Amino acid sequence: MIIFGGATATGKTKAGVMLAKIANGEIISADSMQVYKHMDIGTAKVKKEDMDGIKHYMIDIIEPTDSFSVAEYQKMAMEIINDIEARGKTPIVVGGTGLYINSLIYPLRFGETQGDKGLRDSLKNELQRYGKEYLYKKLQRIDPQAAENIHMNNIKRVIRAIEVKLLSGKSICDTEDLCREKKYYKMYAYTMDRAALYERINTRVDVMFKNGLVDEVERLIFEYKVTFNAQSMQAIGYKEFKHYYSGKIDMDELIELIKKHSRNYAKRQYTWFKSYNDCNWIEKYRLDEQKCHEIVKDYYENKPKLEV
RNA sequence: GCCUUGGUAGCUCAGUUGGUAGAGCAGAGGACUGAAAAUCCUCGUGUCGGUGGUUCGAUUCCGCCCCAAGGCA
Repeated sequence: MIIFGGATATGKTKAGVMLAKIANGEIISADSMQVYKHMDIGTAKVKKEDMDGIKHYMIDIIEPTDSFSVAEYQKMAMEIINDIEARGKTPIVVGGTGLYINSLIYPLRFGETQGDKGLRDSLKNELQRYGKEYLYKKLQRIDPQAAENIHMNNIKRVIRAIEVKLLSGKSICDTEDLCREKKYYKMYAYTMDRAALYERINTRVDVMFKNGLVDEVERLIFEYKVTFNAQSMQAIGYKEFKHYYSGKIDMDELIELIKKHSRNYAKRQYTWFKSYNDCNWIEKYRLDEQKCHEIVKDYYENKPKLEV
């Protein structure tokens, strides 16, 4: 597959479509929030008319009241990718959720220990009652190797590590060795000047509000009965409304907060993509048809001939 | 014109009973294996408004000046 990543507001969507047209490809989104229906404006989802006839997958696949996980993503997306290849087309993965991309690059890594809501809740309970030191000590006791790799304050990861150990008997670290198989891919990502990116993000958020973000959020809450506890409502551009509705912040502060969170997020995405040694960085506005042809050519020239 | 309260890191503010200062946010870097747009880690020298004085030593005390907010005329 060809992977096109990068930070938000960097122009991945357009790039993906351009690439897909030249590569005779279809697009698989790698975005943890665009999977949700009815969340279009705030997640900057591709519009029908911008798809330009290119098929897009992994968008609008679940209700905003549902929860979702990387493992499910991996399973569904891998099937789609294999199908696209079987039909002689080029799978093009476009998105900014690094973990989701990882799940495609290291195909075996997910799939053993499911998340267990009851266990998580009871661990959270212990956290509330006895504090994070207690939870962390518990992890140290049952899985010292994991404890070494996870910071005590990183509660979500501490809980997951305990969960994996308790449910499977294995360390969350063990899975790493099982999963060395790599799928063939070429990765690209946009870079651009940080200050310029932040400017783009700011104006994009303004545009979202002009395009009716407020209405979209209200529809989610009143029509689709989504609460702020929902996983989908962790999304930037949505979760901040909680503070607006409770009166803690006004509209201007809401907008500024969303901009800030988006900027912070973009920075984290950069960190993630920088950690891929095989990521090819493309200067923003440097991707044209010529370059797309080069990418596709390079992809097929290096692709292993023997595919199972 | 007088009185009061402020002027400390890009922003909001702590603090120093006189020994040149520290949090949050921003910003930068990093981690990440079934919640990931989540979660977490690391990084703080700035004429402490200006200027004179007291002092071994002042951002801290005193005088004057400048700026801001409020009050009284």
